[in-house]
Amino acid sequence: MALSREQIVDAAMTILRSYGLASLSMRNLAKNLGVQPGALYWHVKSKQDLLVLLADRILVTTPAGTDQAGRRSDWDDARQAALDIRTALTSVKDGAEVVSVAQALNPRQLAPLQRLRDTLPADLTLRQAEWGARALTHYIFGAVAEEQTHAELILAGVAASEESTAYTTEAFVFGVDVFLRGLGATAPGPAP
Amino acid sequence: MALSREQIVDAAMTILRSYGLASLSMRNLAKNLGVQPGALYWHVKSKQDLLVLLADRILVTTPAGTDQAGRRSDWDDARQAALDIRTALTSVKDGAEVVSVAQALNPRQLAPLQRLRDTLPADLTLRQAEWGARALTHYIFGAVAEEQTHAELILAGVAASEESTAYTTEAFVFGVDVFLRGLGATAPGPAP
DNA sequence: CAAATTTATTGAACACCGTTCAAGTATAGG
DNA sequence: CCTATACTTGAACGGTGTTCAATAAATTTG
Repeated sequence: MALSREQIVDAAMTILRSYGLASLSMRNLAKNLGVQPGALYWHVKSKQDLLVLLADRILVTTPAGTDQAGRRSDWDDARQAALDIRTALTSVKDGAEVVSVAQALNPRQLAPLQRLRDTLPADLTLRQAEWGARALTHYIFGAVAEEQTHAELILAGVAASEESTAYTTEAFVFGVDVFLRGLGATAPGPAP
Repeated sequence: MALSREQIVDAAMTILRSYGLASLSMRNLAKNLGVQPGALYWHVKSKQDLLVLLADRILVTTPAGTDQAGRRSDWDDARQAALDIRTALTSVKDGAEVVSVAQALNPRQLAPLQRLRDTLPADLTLRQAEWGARALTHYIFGAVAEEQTHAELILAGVAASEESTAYTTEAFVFGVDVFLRGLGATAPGPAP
């Protein structure tokens, strides 16, 4: 059967899950598909292109807007969105880095990030909600990327494990809560 | 005269400032020093090693602990520390990315980040200060990296410029303020 | 001063990487 | 069957970080 974009993304996802971003070369990917590297470029414009597709896949596992029947649950919804994004990122090795790179190179709006922004505005300016969502996004990506890199360094025996994963989750939600609390105490206009 | 580590870092810094991280290859660096690539490896363990040295250099331009004579100025000090770090990062092309990578691969405490943490504890738990500083660091790196990548994409004619740099500064301090405000409203123990 | 030793550099190679492209091979439509 | 489109190969281009024997320069020692 002929190769397809879906197949390529599937195989790339498998490599990512098993061996991480460092092992995801076009050559290795081609080998896994029993195909010459050049063949990939008929289905995919570039590796960056592929990374964007992977980023979508990774974030798609996030539960979409779960706000049912007008029930707009204030800040908890944003909190949950942040946790969902983290879960999605953590489900794939180097997930945070892949999404970060894709986001940086192709700065279009990824769906779950939009949701994050949409959960925010209670009494916030549009600009505040925008900036707030962006800031929170930066925190999430940075925190999860550090988690994952750290975990891989431990696996490689380079670093020692100090804190359990339970603590890293606690640290993560601490950061989210700090941020949301700060956003909640935002008066229109610069604070003192 | 014989080559030295300092010389290498200097030349690397020059390349970084002028052309960015993508142009900073060991081969190009060697060419700039009128030397064969292998020669670099007598003075520097690896490229990662070099990046760590560069990260130090970049952050060193930050004004060190300016707290004079016991005057411990609450949150403004942390705010200023964040702005100083941003200034340092912005002074070099891809500065945020270089520091991020160095920090991820060699997760020792970079001086200005320690300062950031030290400015925080007013009535915070040690763990809260630690986590808070880390979270704020993630935000700073993410935000500045996006600024810089975006700026380069515009320079390359790939993206259009929408907001002025004044706005990006405003957005940055907005994020910092949100975060510090949230940290200020932190009661000892998990929030509701 | 000369010999031995340490320090520093070269030149070449190794094993990769993303990407392109002419030339082929399938696969379908008329 | 034949042509036109869809796909794949094989090979190359121009890079990358890194290693290492051999060699040159500088420094210490006899």
